[in-house]
Amino acid sequence: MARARLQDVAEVAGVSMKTVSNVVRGYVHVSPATRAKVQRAIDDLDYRPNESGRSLATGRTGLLALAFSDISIPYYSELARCVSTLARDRGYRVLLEQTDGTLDAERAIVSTSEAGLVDGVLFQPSTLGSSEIARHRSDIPVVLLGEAQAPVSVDHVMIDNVAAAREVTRHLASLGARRIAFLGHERSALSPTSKVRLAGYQEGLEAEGLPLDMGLLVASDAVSSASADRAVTEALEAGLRFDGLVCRDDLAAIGAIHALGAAGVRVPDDVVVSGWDDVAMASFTQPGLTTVRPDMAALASTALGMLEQRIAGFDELGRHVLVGHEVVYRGSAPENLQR
Amino acid sequence: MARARLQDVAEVAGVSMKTVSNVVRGYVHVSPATRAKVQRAIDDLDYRPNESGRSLATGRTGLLALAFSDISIPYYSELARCVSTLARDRGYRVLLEQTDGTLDAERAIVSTSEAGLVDGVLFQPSTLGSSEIARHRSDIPVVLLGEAQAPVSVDHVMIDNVAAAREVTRHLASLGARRIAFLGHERSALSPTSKVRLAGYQEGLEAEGLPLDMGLLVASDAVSSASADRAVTEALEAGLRFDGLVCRDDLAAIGAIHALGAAGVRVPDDVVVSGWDDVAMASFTQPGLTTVRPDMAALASTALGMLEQRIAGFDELGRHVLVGHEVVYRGSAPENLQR
DNA sequence: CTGAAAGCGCTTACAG
DNA sequence: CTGAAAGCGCTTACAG
Repeated sequence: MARARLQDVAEVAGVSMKTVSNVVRGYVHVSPATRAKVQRAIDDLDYRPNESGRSLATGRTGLLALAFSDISIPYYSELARCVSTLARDRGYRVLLEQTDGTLDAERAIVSTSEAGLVDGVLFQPSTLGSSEIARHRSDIPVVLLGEAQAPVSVDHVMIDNVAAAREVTRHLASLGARRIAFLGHERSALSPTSKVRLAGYQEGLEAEGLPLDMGLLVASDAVSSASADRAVTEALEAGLRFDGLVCRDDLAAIGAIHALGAAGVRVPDDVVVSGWDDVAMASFTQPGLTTVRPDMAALASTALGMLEQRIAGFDELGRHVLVGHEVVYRGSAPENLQR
Repeated sequence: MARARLQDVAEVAGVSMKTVSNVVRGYVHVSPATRAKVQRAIDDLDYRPNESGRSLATGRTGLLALAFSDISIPYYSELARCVSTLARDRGYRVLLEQTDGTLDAERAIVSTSEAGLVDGVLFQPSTLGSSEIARHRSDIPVVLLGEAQAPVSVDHVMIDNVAAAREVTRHLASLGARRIAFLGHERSALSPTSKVRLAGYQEGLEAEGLPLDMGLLVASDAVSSASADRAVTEALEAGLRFDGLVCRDDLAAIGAIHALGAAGVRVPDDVVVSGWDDVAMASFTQPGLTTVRPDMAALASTALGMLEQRIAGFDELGRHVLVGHEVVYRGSAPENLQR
């Protein structure tokens, strides 16, 4: 049996399509008798409105794209959970777009080759520069997430990365660390995320009167615990010594703790370690991870709110919003430490 | 400036809409001269085909729903990464649907109130029973993933959970464990996943001549390391003693290792532990996790292949496919252990 | 190889 | 409160 259309319902109920449409969309000014009659026809025919027809008529799809490098990275999967839940509350569904952090895929996000698929885009770029983002198709609303430099024309939500990095760096220093390394940035072509966190790390060192030693910067091949593990192991084997370690993200910190343990270096006794993101696993390392926790709920809801305004037609300059963060203290760099 | 339509391009290029459509869709039989003329107009007008119009005309959206309880659970985020990547290769994009494992949300997945949004659904139920799934709207193709009992009418891909659970249980026994506990099933209303894995656990005990002791079944409040941690801690405090622990999933195992460590119980010396899923973090626990690794690539590609066939019109009985798995040995229950 | 026209299934002014 | 009709932007037989 072919799928019933709005028109079929109208015929069976003996009313116009407009009336059926009103009932389907829950429009209030329909007489109870008519409504009942229509509802009956809907049930009899097992009618479901066709979204494509509706989208074409309204110009809306109720879909939002959520774009970032890799959903299997815990920060992104936790973000996706948060965004998806909040989006649903606002009547939207979420389309997943993975870029793998490649330039081509990131370009495709901001210069989509088709229209009418999503109403708006939430995008956390990994590599795409501000100027290219600025040239994005202006006809589809975009809100940027994360550390990338954002063009003035585009909305942007992030936490104060420099401040947070300064904070954790100074905290490690306050625990007595004097040779504080940084772990997890790219070997070449620094991501915006690494840039701002390194900047805060440097400021933290300065504030504590510690010298910046480029030899203490330990790069990693990928955003993964395995790469970080390898990087730390190699650094230790090459003779690098440090008593503090600021990690670009929790995955790096998890890899680092593993590598340090394998090398017989004790955390926090020999090295204090901080992470970034406070992913679920940060409570389950041995010891637990001191880490920067972004206010993800605020981040997601702020971004969604701005995106909704853009979809509704708001067309002013980009708004650049900072949401909060806090440092969560666990065993890897306790709030107070007796050495 | 209003968005250009196919018709605008046709007018500018001085050809019919049909010809423009042919060019846009890459149809081969268009003369080079015409193609160039049309392409020029497309570029000049910055034309992008509208997906809603296309969907309405073709009856396809190129969208697949991926539905499961919670994207922040590592197994699901790794699955989403895999499915999303493979789907893209096949020309599909992925819509994320989280059910939180609730009955209502799971019902909504199989009895969608709208049509024409997605071409097909990949669905891993947490609680929905086979009979309700069988009554699903037959007009939208569904392929089931995971352990839920599937109706004969519906395609289904899973690994052999009973065999895998038997295998790890026997492995723990082979290492000398005699009181092998099970961790991570629901306190009430067992999920299908827990059921099959418990069944295999029981078979493994039998095969090893070990008694089934209901007291060794440690339930957890949620699929999370934190709940598992709590459950194990409480069990230990209540005096439960065991020398082997089969965990329903890696999250439970991660929580268990944490709890055992906190209680001064050594893994693997005092207790050998196995997990399930081989999530990325399984290599980074201390010690590393011996765990069941499903062949996720095979799972995803098999499911997508079957879904594509259904979308193309295949309408026979459901196919029920087992994909492979292997046990990955790490420190928590090494391949060979000298006690 | 290309054109003119119908149709996909909705919504929404415009009338009444 | 309800109807008749146009229109959203495509694709696709059907002709030529």
